[in-house]
Formats: sequence, C-alpha cells, structure tokens
Amino acid sequence: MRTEKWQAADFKMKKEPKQARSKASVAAMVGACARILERHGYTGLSTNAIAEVAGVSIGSVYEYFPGKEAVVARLTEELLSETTSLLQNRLDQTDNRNDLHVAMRHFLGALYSLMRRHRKLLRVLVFQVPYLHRLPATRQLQKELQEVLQTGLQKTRQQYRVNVHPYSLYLMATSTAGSLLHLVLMAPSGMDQEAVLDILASKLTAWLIQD
Amino acid sequence: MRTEKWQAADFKMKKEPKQARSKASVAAMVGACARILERHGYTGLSTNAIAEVAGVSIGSVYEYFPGKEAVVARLTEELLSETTSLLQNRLDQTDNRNDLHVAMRHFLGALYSLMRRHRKLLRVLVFQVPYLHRLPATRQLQKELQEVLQTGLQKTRQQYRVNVHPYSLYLMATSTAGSLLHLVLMAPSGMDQEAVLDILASKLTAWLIQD
DNA sequence: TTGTAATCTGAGCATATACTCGGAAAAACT
DNA sequence: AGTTTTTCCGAGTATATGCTCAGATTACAA
Repeated sequence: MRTEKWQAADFKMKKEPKQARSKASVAAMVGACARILERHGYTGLSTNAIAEVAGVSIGSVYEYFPGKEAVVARLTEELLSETTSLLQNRLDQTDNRNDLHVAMRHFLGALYSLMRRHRKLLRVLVFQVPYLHRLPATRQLQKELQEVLQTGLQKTRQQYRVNVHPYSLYLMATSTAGSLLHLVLMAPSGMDQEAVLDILASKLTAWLIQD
Repeated sequence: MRTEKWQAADFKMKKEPKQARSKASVAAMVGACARILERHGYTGLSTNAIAEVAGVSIGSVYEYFPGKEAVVARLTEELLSETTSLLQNRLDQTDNRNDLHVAMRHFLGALYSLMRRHRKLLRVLVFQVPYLHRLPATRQLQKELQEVLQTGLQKTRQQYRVNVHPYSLYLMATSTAGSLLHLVLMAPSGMDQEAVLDILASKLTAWLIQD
C-alpha cells in the first residue's frame, strides 16, 4: 500500500505480436479494454475482464502486457494516431488564402467531431484514469497540438501580422481545451453546439488579432 | 460486474454523529480520506485504509458511512462550503466603484489561490473520482459559480452596459475553468502565474465589453 | 516430415477489499 | 444507581483481482 502500482506502472508491451493470429488477439484485447472502459469505467477494468470480453484466456493477456495499464496505454496510442492524421489532414488544407477565422473554425470543428465520436471513452480516460497525463501518447498529443497551433499561425502571419505573447498562446490553448471538453462531455442539452463553436472561433480570432 | 457499485452509490451518511466523540471520529475519517487521496490517489482509497489512517476501527466507519463514496462526498461538501464563503466574501467587496477588470482579476486571484491551496486533493478529485460530477456538492458549486458571475455582472452593468449572449457566457465560464485548472494542476514550471492571471483577466474583460 | 519458435490455455495461489455482526465500553438520561 | 442510547471494536466471511506456470496447440521453416 505504501506505493501504488500505477505510480510506477510499466506502460510498455512485453513483446510485439508477430503472427497474424496474435495480432488479432492483441487487437481484441485493446478493443475489449475500450468496451469495458465505456461500459463500466476504469473501476470495472481488470485483466480478467479484458481476457473474458476479448475471448482469450488470462494467460494470453499477460503474454503481451505486463498489466492493464499497458493495455490502456496501447489504446491511447491508437487514439493518438487517429488524431494525428486528422490534424495533419486539416493543416494541409490550410493555406494563405484562407482567412484566419475560417481556418480556426475548421480546426475546431474537426477536433470537436473527433472528440464527439469517442465521447464515452474520452470521458473515462480524462476523468478516471489516474496516470493519463503520464502516458507517452498524452504527452505526444500535447506537443503535436502546440506544433499545429504554431504552424497554423505562421501560415497566416503575413496576412494578419499576428504576434502573440507566449502566455496568450498558453491561455488560448488551455481555454479552448476546457471549452471543447465541457462542450463534448458535459454540455447541457438543448444547446446549438455548432453555434457555440462559431462564437468560440470568433473570440479566438479576435483575441489573436488585437493582441 | 454488470453494474458497478459507484454507479448507484449512496452518497449520504447513515447517521449524523451526535456526541462530541463521534463528531471527532467522523472528522478523523474525512481527514484520513483526504490524506489518502493526496498520497495514494483514488486507487489507494479503501474503507480499511480510512479506518487505519483515522485511527478508528473498520466497524466505526460503516457506522456512519455506507461506503467510501459517501466519505468522499462528505469531503467535497466541506470543500464546497469553504469555496462558497470565499466567493460570497469576494462578491461583497465588489461594488459599482470597481472597474470590471479589477473585479475580474480579484475573483480570478481568489479562486486561483484557493485551488492552489488544495491542488493535490483537487487533482485527484477531478482526474480520478469517477462520480465527481454526480456529487451534490459538485452540482451546487456549478450553480453558485454561475450565480456569482451573473450577480457580479449585474453590479457593473450600469457602467459598461455589458449584455452578453448566453453562449458567450458559457464559453467564458468553461474556458476560464479550463485555464485555471491547467494553470494550477499542469502548468510548466518557470511560468509567472500572476502574470498569466493578469492577461486572462484582460482578455475576459475585453471579451465582455466588445460583445 | 520434423524441429523450433510462437501462441494459447486455465486452474490455482496470494492478496486485497467490502462489509457483517455480536458484543464491549462510554456517555447521557432519569 | 440503574437504564437506555450512543459509540466503538475487530475477527471473520465472501468475493474480486493480480498474476504464475506447466503444459497443450498452432504456425512456420528446413
């Protein structure tokens, strides 16, 4: 009890699956992990449950993962790669012809719909997984979001001569994250979420320009 | 395993302590709960651990609480009352003579230092307790914050004729929450947090005025 | 075909956690 | 003092969870 396991948890797989069969098994385990998290929360996640839902034996789980933390880590990596490709996609479509507000709105919309698609899983990951912010994938995601923001700004810098204080950038990032998360996970019903995104994009743009 | 206990958890105490002795015991249990959460996270919280740290027997814990969820609920109620009195205090000091930016900055500062004082506990409550948003105290807090925002705005409405769209108000609230939480719990070191609060207050004020 | 590596199995042990219950001890009441 | 209420105790039971291991099964390659 002195030190909890997840505090020094091993997030790396014991070994990579090599044959097609084992790849399918690992995929089933990760999928089972997602299902359990969505349905029963992190409290309901156990290695035994993962094995049962995945349709493999408990021994197979420990063949590839040192514990459930590593399965969660693997799951977040898959989510990360989906997010990365989405961001890159959006960034490629942003060029100097776009005005800043439109570009901002597109990014927000893309991020929003991605988060919405995974809202159940996202809720559990953010609000229940104790070691989420220590996961490599999480740190990587923060980096990439920051880079995208930087690059996106540079693309429009000529037009708007935006030159923002680092703290301003920090506040923009954190407040946008807060609003998006609340909108996706906790917004009261009867809200026109697209309209909210419109306003958010406007305010962020205004913030940038007048800085 | 079909339905997790915390999904239908009972957040109410079995009975109120009546004598001084039992009040001290309950206080010890709640204090122990806070200590354990800070040191070992929600994963490390068990009724047995609460009893041990509080220096009472496991039987005594179940005399007053139906389970650990209720102890956590009690703890959040204590935090809520501390927050409530702070907010009320600040609100009383805000009158029409204050300009909006100054009032905003004072509120942010007060909220920030309160959150900072409880940062360890706050981190666990927000990022690990699965039923936090279902706790009565949490819902009450959201209500009160909204009321404070409304009342504070009305006090300065004559001066600034602020008249904000409901979605704007929503975005202000959620983005401020996001920034404050990130600043308190996850901000990179070497950041002048007071300066960040200055900028945040400025931006929020600008947001309001030009709306 | 035969040998080797990869994969899978699941009973089973150790530990942790939730929670009960019969009764002792202390305080309050009359 | 005697009675009742409140408070406290902690061994003990049931269950859940983490994880191992010896061996069976399957894929692949020589």
